[in-house]
Amino acid sequence: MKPKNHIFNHPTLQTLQQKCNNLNNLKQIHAQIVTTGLSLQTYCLSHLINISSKFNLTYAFTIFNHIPNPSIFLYNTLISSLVNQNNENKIHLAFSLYNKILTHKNLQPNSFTFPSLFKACCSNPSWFQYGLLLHTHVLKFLKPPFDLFVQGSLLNFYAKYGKLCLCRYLFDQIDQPDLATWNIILGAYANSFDDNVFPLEALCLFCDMQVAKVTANEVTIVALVSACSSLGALSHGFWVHCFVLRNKVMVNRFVGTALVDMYSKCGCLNLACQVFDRMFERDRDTFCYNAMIAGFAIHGYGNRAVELYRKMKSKGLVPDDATFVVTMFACSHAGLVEEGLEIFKSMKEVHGVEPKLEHYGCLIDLLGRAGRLKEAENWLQDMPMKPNAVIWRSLLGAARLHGNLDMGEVALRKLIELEPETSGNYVLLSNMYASVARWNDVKRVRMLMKHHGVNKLPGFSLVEINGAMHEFLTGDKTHPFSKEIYLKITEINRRLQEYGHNARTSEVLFDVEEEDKEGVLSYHSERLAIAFALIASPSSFAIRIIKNLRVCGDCHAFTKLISAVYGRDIIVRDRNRFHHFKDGSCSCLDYW
DNA sequence: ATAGGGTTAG
Repeated sequence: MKPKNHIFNHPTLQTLQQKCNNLNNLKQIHAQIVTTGLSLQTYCLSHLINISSKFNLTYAFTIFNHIPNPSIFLYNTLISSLVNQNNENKIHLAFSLYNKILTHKNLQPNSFTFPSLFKACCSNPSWFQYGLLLHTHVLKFLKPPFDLFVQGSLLNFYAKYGKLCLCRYLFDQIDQPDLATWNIILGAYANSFDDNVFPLEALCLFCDMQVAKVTANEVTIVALVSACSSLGALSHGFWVHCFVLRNKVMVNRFVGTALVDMYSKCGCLNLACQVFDRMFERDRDTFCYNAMIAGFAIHGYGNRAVELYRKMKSKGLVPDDATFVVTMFACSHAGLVEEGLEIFKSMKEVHGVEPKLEHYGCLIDLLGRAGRLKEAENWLQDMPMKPNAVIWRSLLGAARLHGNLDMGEVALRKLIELEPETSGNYVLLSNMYASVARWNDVKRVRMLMKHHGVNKLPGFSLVEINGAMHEFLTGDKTHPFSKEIYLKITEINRRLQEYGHNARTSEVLFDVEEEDKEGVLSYHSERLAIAFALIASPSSFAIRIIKNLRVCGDCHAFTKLISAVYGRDIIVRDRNRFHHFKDGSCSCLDYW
């Protein structure tokens, strides 16, 4: 039998390789490899490139460049270590290596090549186009079924750029998603803040995950907790916290920070503090302190926020952009003007951090709220970048608060320039005129609104939906806190208006084709349509959903369940067919 | 034999 020329079979190399962490060691190993003739072997060099790329990339490249025909393994090794350096130039290099693979006549990218490249595409929007291109290459070079790493990195790529429907479509095609894949899709839904329905879907998906018997880990929990946080769903968040305790999930820095954030945003400062205090000291990093300081800030405890900010610095933690934002936010809402000013000045003088737009925003808000309007205006004029709408709005707010009409008018003019369609801007000024009984001016502002074609949308409040709602959305009948679930009614109103909700006949026309802007359909559109309809017209007899295209996935089970739980008839028109759901069963009628 | 995807704050 032929002896294997395995690097681990070579005693000297083995020992050297294990403790190799500097250039000298590396050179020794390299020399050994050359003298023993092992340098003709891809396997051995791959190891060497892998080791050296971790602390000396130049050396790794030198080795690589001396290899006459590097194998795809070597390319993959180098590409992944370049991507993991997290640096624009390195990513450029990674893509040029990828180009070399493509132009090489004997090489083809494989399933190990794509995951790191998709990861690279997430780091900067300018790489988005490359990601799309890579997707076409996946289809060109790989044979389905694609492996979970490729699919996962693809999902993550689309999720990062907000292509949620597409993401779901791809997810639904994955045969047996593993833990990381579930975590990607959960995280994608949990972090879609522009639509409250998506975090809710994350909770639904978690149930599907449990049905699939995939065991949750810390990453899963973080996604769930942040979903609850953006929903304002305290009881669900608490349930997740209980899940953590019951299932012995680690409260690591990520989980801890997510819990602190969730409890803060859901109005439970007490619990936020408890979680924070019980975390391991080593886990309390800058992120974690930021979340806790933000918690104090939201609840109006300016002094406690500043105190914690000082404590954080005394622990040797380095404040970042967000630290300054949340601490100054706390100061401005608690009237701690001097403290806030001091922190702003210390950014540059003590921490060597150049204030960004949002920091100027905090500063102007701080001074404005305290009535120091002239100073606020001066800062606004002197700031090194162009003030955005947020800053002008905070000046407008301050002007209104302190009755400075002239400044309010200036700010409004700027605001209308920047965002002519936001009704709130007009309303602020109109209210300001109204407060000093300048009714002609009030009229003028209203006319201006009309002129710009702006309508005031109705205000919103939180709606409580009962436990059954939760139950059929999540399939979780054992949920101890299924009494309440919150959704913003604005969103529902907006959609209902868009889709022609008719209060008298209690029908909801929900055009699925319109809903999926990606051109890919997923069944959650229909689930959501039904949920909207129920929330919006709790006493209606029937719900009618109209779909123009076939929907992927099985909605029927879900719809049957709703018809049973709510005792309602649901009629779904699917192109040329009617589905009639009643008492948990479905009958289908062709309608021509 | 060697290379690959997922987690936190405003």
